Amino acid sequence: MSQLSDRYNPQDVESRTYAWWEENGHFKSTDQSTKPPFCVILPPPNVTGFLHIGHALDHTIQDCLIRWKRMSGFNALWLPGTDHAGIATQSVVEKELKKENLTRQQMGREKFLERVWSWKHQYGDRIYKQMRRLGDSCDWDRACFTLDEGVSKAVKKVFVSLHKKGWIYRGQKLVNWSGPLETAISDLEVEHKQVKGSLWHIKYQVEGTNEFLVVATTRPETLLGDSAVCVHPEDERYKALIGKNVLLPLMNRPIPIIADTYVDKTFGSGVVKITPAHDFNDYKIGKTHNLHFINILDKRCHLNENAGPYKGLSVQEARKRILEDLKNQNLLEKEEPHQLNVGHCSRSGAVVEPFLSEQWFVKTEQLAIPAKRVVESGTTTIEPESWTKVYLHWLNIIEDWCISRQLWWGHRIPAWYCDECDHITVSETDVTECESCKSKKIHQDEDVLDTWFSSALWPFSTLGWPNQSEALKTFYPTSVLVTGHDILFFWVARMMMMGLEFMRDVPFRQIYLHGIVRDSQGRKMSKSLGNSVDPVEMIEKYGADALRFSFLAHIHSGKDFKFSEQRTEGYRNFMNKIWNATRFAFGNLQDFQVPSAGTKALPVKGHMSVYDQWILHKLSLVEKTVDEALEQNRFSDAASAIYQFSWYEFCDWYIEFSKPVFSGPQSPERQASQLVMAQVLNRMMRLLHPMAPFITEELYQKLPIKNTACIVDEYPNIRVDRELLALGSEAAAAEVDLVKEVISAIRNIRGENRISPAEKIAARISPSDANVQKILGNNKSSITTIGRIENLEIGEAGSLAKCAVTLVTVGQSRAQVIIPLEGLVDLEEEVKRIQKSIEKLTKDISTLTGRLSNENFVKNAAEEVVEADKKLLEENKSKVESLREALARLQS
RNA sequence: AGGGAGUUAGCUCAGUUGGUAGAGCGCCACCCUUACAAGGUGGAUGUCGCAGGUUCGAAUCCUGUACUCCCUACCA
Repeated sequence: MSQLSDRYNPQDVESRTYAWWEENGHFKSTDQSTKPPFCVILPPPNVTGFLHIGHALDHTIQDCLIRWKRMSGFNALWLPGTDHAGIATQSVVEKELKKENLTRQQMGREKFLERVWSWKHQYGDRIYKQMRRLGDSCDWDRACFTLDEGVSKAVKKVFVSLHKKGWIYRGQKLVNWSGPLETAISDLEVEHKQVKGSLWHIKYQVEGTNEFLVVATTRPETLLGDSAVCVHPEDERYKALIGKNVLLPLMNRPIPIIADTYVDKTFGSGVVKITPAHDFNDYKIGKTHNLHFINILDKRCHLNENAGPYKGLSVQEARKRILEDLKNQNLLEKEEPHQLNVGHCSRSGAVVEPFLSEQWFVKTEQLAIPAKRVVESGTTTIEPESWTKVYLHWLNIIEDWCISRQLWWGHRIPAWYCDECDHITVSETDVTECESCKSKKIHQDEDVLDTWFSSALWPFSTLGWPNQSEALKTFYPTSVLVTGHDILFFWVARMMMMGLEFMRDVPFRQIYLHGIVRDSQGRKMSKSLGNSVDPVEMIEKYGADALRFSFLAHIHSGKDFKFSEQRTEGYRNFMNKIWNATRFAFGNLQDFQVPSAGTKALPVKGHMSVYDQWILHKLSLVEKTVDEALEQNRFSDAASAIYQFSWYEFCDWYIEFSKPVFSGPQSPERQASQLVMAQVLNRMMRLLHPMAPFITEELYQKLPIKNTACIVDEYPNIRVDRELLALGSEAAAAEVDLVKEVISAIRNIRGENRISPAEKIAARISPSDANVQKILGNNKSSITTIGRIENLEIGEAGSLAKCAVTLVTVGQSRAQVIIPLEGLVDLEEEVKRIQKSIEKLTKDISTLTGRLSNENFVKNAAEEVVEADKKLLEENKSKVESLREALARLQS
C-alpha cells in the first residue's frame, strides 16, 4: 500500500488518470450491446472557442450523468463534437488576415477557405484538450465536426428533401442585416437593446397645397425610402386627405396618403411614414397596399443610388445630414427624446438594419406542429417544467427561418442557377448542367447555410444518418439533452423539428435546461466587465473535482448559477478531507487480510462493533438518497448527501469511533472493523465518482478491496449492496446516536466553559434505566477518548454541587451528564450557559403549552403531531428541572 | 405590451403533500487531541418582501401589492 501525501494534489493525479482511462478504453460505447443504451449528445462548442465557465457547468452535468449511467450498467455514449460556427470562425480568421493587411475578398473564396481549414487544423481541438482537463468522459472515437463529410451529406439531404416538399424556398423578403458582416442573420441572432434616441417630427407637404402633415420617426434617414404615409381610416383629422399625395421632403417625390387600421391615432401625430424596404411593419403595409419597395442601402449598410445626394454615406452620417437639411428647409418641426429598442447583431454588435434581399427560408409552420405535440403529450419532457410553456409559445408564433448567410465558411447551399433559363437546380450532388434546359452555363449559390441548420440535425447526423447505422438504431432517440435555456429556440426546438421530420421520432426523451453562469454578484460574465472566470484556471488552482463539485452541489434546474471561487475552495477542502480520511484508513489497514470474496466480502456479524453497524446503516441511507436524487436530476441533493455522509458521519464520527479498535491488537473485532472500513471506502469512492472522478479513481486504485477501475465498477445503491447494507442496524444507530449526544453534551460544557481540549476532566453519567446503563458501559472507551475524559463514572448522579449538568434524551433513553467544575473554572460561564438553556427551553415550553391547551389544536391536528408535542413538552420540562437543580447547586 | 422566475441568516442558496426555520461560506471563542490548520470543538445570527384571507396552526395554500431578474415582441 503506497504512502499518500498529506495533502491532495490534483496536479499529480488528473492528467495521468485521464490518460489511463483513455488508454483502457473506458469511455467507449458499443454500437450493439446487451446493455441498455444511454446517450447524451454534447452541445457542440464553437471550434474557435475556449472552454468557458458555462461549458464547464454544462459538461459537468453531462459527465456526471454519463458516468453514473455507465457505472449503473448502461451502454453509455457521450458523443462529442464541435461546430464550425460560420460567423465566429470566419471573423477570427479575418482578424488574423487584417494583421497581415489582407482581406478575404483579396484572397478569394478558395484561398480563404484553405486558410480557415488550416486554422481549424491548428486550433480546432484546443477545446477538446480543455474538456479532458475537466474530466469529460466522451467517446472520442465518435467525435464529429459539423463540416465533416458525413454531416455535410446529411445537411444536403435534408436541404434537398425539404426543398422538394416546398418547405425550403427562396424568396425576396425583409431580413435582419448585419452591415459589418455583410450578411443576413436570423431573428434569434438579433439582440434588442434599449437605447435613448429621439423622435423627430418632420413636415411633409400635401401636394398642391400649403398644408403639411407632420410625421414622427426615430429613423429620419429612412424617409429616403418612403413610398407612402399612412393614417388611420377613422381619423377625422386626416380623413379628407386620404388618396391625395404628399411630397417627400428633400426628394420631392410625390407619395400617396393611404389609410390602415395599423396606425395608432393617439401616438405621435397619428401619421406614419411607410418605408416598406426598411421596416418590418412597413413591409407588411407595403405588401397589402401594393407599394413600391425602395431599397436605399447597400450590403455594407451604406446608402445606395436610390438615396440620391446621400449616396455613399453610412446610416449615421446620412441621419445627421438629413436632419441638417430638413432644419434648413424648415421641415423639422421638433425633436423630442424617445426611448426605443434597437436590434443589434449579436455577433458584431452593430445596429441591425432591416434589408430587402433574396434569401433561402425554411417554412416552419408544418414542422412546428409535431414538435409541439410531442412536448404536450410528454413524449419528451422539459425540465424545469416552466420552460414547456415558453417552448410551446415560441412554436406557436414561429416565423419562417432565414437560413442563408452571405458568408464563405459553412455548408454551401446546394442550389445551382441557370444563366440561360433561370431555373434553380437543387441537388445533393454537385451538378454541371441545368436540370431544366440542360444548359452548362450554371453557377452555384454563393451563400452558405446558417450554422444552426447543421446543428439542428446533430442528434442523428452524428450517429451516421442518412445511413441506417447500428449506432443510429441503438442510440436514437438519445436519452437526455443538457443545455442552457439560452439556446432553447436556436437549437433545441429546431432539433426537435428536424428529428421528427427525418427520424419520425423525438431526438431526445428528456430536455434538462440549466441556467447561465454569472459572477458572484449575479452579473453576466463578459469581457468588458472583466469578470469572466476561466475554468481551466480554477482547475489549476483547486482541481477539476472541486470545480465540478461546486457546480453539482449548487445547480438547481433552470436557475442561473452564481459562481463563487470561495465555494470552489470549500470543495477543494472537501476533496482534501476525503483524501486524508482514506490516508487514515490506509494507515490502519496495513495488516488487513483481504478476504478471498474480494468486493463481495462481508464482515462476520457477531464481530462487528456497534459503530460498524451504525455506519453501514448510514451508508444505506445515503445510497438511497443519492439514487433517488440522481434519478430526478437533483444533483445538489445527491452531492450534499454525499458531502454530509463523508464528512459528518464517516470522518467526524466513524473514524473517531474506530481509533481505539484500530490502535489495539489484532482480533476478530478489529478485522471486522477493517473490513467495514475498506468496504465503506470502496462504496464512498464509487458513490462520489460521477461528481469527482479524479480523486475517487486515484484512491480507488489504492484500496485493498476493489475491481479494475472505479469508472467502470458498479454504482452503489441499495439493490446492488443489499447483503452488505443488511448488516447495518437501526438499533445500533439509535445506540450510537445516544453516545454521540452524550459526547456532544460534554463538548458543549467544555466549550462554553472554555475548558481547553488539552485538559482532561472527570465526568459522571447517570442513566435513566438499565438499558441506557448498558449502552453507556459498552461505549465507555469512546466517550472517554472522544470526550477527553480522564475519569468516567457511570451510575448514580451523586452530589451535584459545583457541577455542570446536561440532560441528554434520545427516544426513551435519558442520561444526565455531570461534570464537576470546582477548581477548573470560575462558575460564571456555567451559570450563563445554564441560564441561556433555561431561557430557550422555557420559551419552547410556553409555545408548546399554549398550543396543547388550545382545544381546537388537540381536536383537529393529526394525532402523531399532538403526541410529538406532548412528548417534547415533557422532555423540555424535565430538562429545565434538571438545569434549575444544577443551577441551584452551582450557586449554593 | 405579453409570458416566466424570484424575494428566507452578512453572502450564496435549500426547505418534497401546511406541524416550533436549515446548509455551505463568512463571523466569534478555544484548540497544532497520533488522517487532515485546506483541520477540530463550541457559539452567535432570521417579523421567511409587504398587506390581507383560509386554517387549531402558513416560509409553505389563496388574493392583492412592491421590488428584482429573464424571455418574447415591439409604436412610427
